Amino acid sequence: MVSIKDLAKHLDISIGTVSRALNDKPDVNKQTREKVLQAADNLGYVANQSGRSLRQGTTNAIGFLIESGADTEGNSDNFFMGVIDGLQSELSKHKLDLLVLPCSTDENPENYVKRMVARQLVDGMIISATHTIDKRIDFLSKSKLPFVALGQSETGKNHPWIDLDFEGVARVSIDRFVKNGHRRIAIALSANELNLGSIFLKSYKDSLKRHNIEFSPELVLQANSNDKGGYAIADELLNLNDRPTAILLVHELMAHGLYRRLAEDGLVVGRDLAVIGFRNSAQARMFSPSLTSFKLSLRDLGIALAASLLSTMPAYQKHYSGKMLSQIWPMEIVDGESDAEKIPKNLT
Amino acid sequence: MVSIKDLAKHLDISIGTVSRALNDKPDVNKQTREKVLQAADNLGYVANQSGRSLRQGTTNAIGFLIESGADTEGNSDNFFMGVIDGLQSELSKHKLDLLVLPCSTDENPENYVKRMVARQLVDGMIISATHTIDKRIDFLSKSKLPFVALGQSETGKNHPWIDLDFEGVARVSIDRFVKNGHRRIAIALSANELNLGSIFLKSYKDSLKRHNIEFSPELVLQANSNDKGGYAIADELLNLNDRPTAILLVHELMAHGLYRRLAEDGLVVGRDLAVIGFRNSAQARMFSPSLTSFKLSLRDLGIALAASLLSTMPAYQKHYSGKMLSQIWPMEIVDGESDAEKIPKNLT
DNA sequence: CTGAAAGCGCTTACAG
DNA sequence: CTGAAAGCGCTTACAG
Repeated sequence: MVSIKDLAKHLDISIGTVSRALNDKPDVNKQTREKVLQAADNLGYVANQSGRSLRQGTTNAIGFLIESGADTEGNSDNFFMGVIDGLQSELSKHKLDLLVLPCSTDENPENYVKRMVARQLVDGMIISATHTIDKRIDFLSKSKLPFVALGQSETGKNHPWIDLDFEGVARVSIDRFVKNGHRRIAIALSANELNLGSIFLKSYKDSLKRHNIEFSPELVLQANSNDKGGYAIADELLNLNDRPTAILLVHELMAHGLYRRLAEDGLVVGRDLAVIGFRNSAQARMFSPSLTSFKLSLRDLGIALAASLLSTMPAYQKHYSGKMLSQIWPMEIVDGESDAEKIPKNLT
Repeated sequence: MVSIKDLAKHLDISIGTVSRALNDKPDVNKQTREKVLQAADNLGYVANQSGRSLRQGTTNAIGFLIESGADTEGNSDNFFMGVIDGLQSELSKHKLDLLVLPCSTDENPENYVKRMVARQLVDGMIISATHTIDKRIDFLSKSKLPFVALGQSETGKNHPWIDLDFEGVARVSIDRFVKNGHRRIAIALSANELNLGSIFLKSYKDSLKRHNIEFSPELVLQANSNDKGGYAIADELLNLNDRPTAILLVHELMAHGLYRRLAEDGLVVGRDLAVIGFRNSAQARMFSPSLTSFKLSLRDLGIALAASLLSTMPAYQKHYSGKMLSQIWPMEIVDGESDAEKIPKNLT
């Protein structure tokens, strides 16, 4: 690996001049700069990041913290690829690289964040899967490392965040159900402590109240955000004495198990039970009858996250207005057949 | 951020001793070590990675190169989460962190690799999505950075790699089709230069020959590995004069569009056209009629990739036999309904 | 416009 | 068992 010393020796100038030429500093002779750039290219020189980081205290990299692990398979993962694409497109404008940091399910997320911060391999972080009480946020706030959260949290309200519009999705869905004649509406939540669950539930309750529908705790079902969870939920739902005629899912993948369980009893989604899923993901688009759900641009979301983060970092904030630090990300309903019929037959 | 200097000053000993204590070096007084560990914990000290890297020439991190971008959404992405989980579980045994390095679709993959290598932020790399001719492999071989490829390539045969058993999948599928009475069998390939395509096609051809079936170029269909691609392929297939009765897909997501296009003509998968997909992914499991496909443990694949990489790295190879540098990863067929009927009706 | 030098935070021979 | 010092590869005031 060729170092700045090698390059300087090869050109017979000092490493200081080489460095200045390479980093576009003023006060470098044009011809000298040309020669340096040329030689760097020839010898394949690229500055060692460790040396640079140590000196500057900056890494030119941004970390994106995600949760990996078996649970996630087929779940939130394809969500991230789109977001990553958007993040990169914004970060690359500033020559920042994106490092995706997967926190294994074996590891405590707070410890993982601590380790990643201590390693000092990124200048800023994007965290995801925020919990209602999220120790990572406390830690990051204390550590002074710039960060933005994908997802809201009750913890530390002074940081930038962007969250999908769970409130709006629940509101629009319930309104739609009610408009189609439903009065007994269930909600399926994730069996975890992610903050989005409480927002979703609150909006559900508020919407019911608006329509003068009494809230029934038995209509709040909880399971994993996947096929199995959906199956379990359908099972539970079918065993209720007074069955709901509609259900709102916090995650579209639940629809799979739900469709399947209903089919086992010869029940048809849309006719016998109205269903609205969450995100109109690639997988959601595969359902038949098609699932009513909500779409968003993952790429734009990634761009917004990057912009939000950069606008808090002194070195970059000049490029950003800094006005939109936190925001609710809108989602647009996509009509499907899963809640098509206005007055569904009762489940029999 | 507390440095080793701070810690040493706080304990009133030299930084050398602190470093030795922290790094489990011999010849440190037991009590001294205790005190250092205690103080490090109290002050939240973790060694700065840049300082350590600069001195040691090692980063204690492994990079996993994947391709991000819009194309990938809902495609190969959920494949990676499982692999990442396995990688981490093996790497964490050696206190190595995993950095996922997403190469944006905007960027030339070779340039990206060069940049990541030059940055010197990882001690080894896992690359994926290998092309038949893959310049990244040449570059990595030259750069002396240890790496392992997920996928075979014609380029540089002396590196370790692990590849899914595309050959076996195609062979088993064709044998199965033939056993069920099919003679006119199509194959759907990806419209890219990934090496897996040529392996898949070769195995398809070889299998046909084994059964004395003549190869028809018109039965080799190409499209993107997604819903749309599958739709296009079905469309093309329906327009053939002498339609095939069976089709083998290189990617299971193609099945979605294929199912959809067939349904438009009132045709039923399994009855009117036998279909075998590729991986029995979470998404593949959602098809109805269920898709015959092949399963594998992504986690175990990740573990094997990590082991393969580490066994080439001097610092870690003592833990590995080094016998299984390269391997074909077996996949097991999962019976579905998509190729159930022995003699399908002809497409009408 | 350029060079010499300091110093970022570590680890590791080398003395003692 | 411990300390003092060198040096990894950079960038950046400071002189000239």
